[in-house]
Amino acid sequence: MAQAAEILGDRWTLLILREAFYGVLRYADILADTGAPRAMLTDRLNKLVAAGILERRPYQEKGARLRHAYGLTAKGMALAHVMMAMAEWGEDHVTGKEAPVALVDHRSGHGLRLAFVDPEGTIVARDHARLRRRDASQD
Amino acid sequence: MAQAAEILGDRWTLLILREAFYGVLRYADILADTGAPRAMLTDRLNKLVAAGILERRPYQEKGARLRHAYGLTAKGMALAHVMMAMAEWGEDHVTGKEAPVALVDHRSGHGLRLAFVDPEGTIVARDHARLRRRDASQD
DNA sequence: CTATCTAAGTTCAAATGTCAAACTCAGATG
DNA sequence: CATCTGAGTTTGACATTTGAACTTAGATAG
Repeated sequence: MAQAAEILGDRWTLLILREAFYGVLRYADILADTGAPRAMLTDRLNKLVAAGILERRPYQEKGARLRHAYGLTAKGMALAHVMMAMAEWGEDHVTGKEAPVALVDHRSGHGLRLAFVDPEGTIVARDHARLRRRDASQD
Repeated sequence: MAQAAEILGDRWTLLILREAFYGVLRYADILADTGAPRAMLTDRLNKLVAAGILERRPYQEKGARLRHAYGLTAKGMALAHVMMAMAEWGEDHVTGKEAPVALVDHRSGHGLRLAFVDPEGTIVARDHARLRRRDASQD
């Protein structure tokens, strides 16, 4: 967790990642949506690229020069659970209202939520979960 | 997510919450484990209390004066998914090694992981998940 | 009663990080 | 050649963070 905290423990970084998950990939768009100062955005994008979470993807529009978009790598995609967990917590415990987008199963169209599951695929209520030491003789 | 980012988007805050989930509740212990400067720790603990995530619990040990411990409120407990998601991501994509503690079902003892589930309780693979606008006419 | 110990803060000056606004740069277009 | 535009850089004022030293209030020792 400490490593994750090191990387994710920053307001702008989290907002940039939210944009990335929303599919907003261009500097100017992220700038407008997050309201981050330009220098911050540049710095955080570079750090996210260095961390292997985003990657620079060249693209070119008709009559414009070559540009870069910032897309999620596999490592970045793997943050979906973190983003979803934060979004659910924000909805349930801070704003009380729904976010403008929801996560759905692309085949059934059903809304999705996060849950703890055991190795057999059974869902376990959050309050049945306990921390246990891995080397664990006793608690 | 923006509200969650506002509160959680801070390195020390995340480390303090990790401690809280590990059951480390005292100023001096959190100080030692996180390595935070004292002023930071005081400030962040106050902010977490103000945000309703932690609460001050008075306690007294034999032959010592009354003290406070910082315990998770229900709102704080609800961050379990966020913490678990970050821990899993850190393990799987940053350190590559297991954290010293794991989450288990307190009755079966089985290790737990996070997963997306649909309203029927079926587990859905992460790459089947898609974002959809809530008002959604089309994508 | 005075001295000492400890947990939990406060205070401080120096180092670092953040901000908004102005500036740069390079290719497209007129 | 002049202008536009997206993506940065630079700048200098301002705020936050840091580690070390200081404070405070009860407990206990002499």
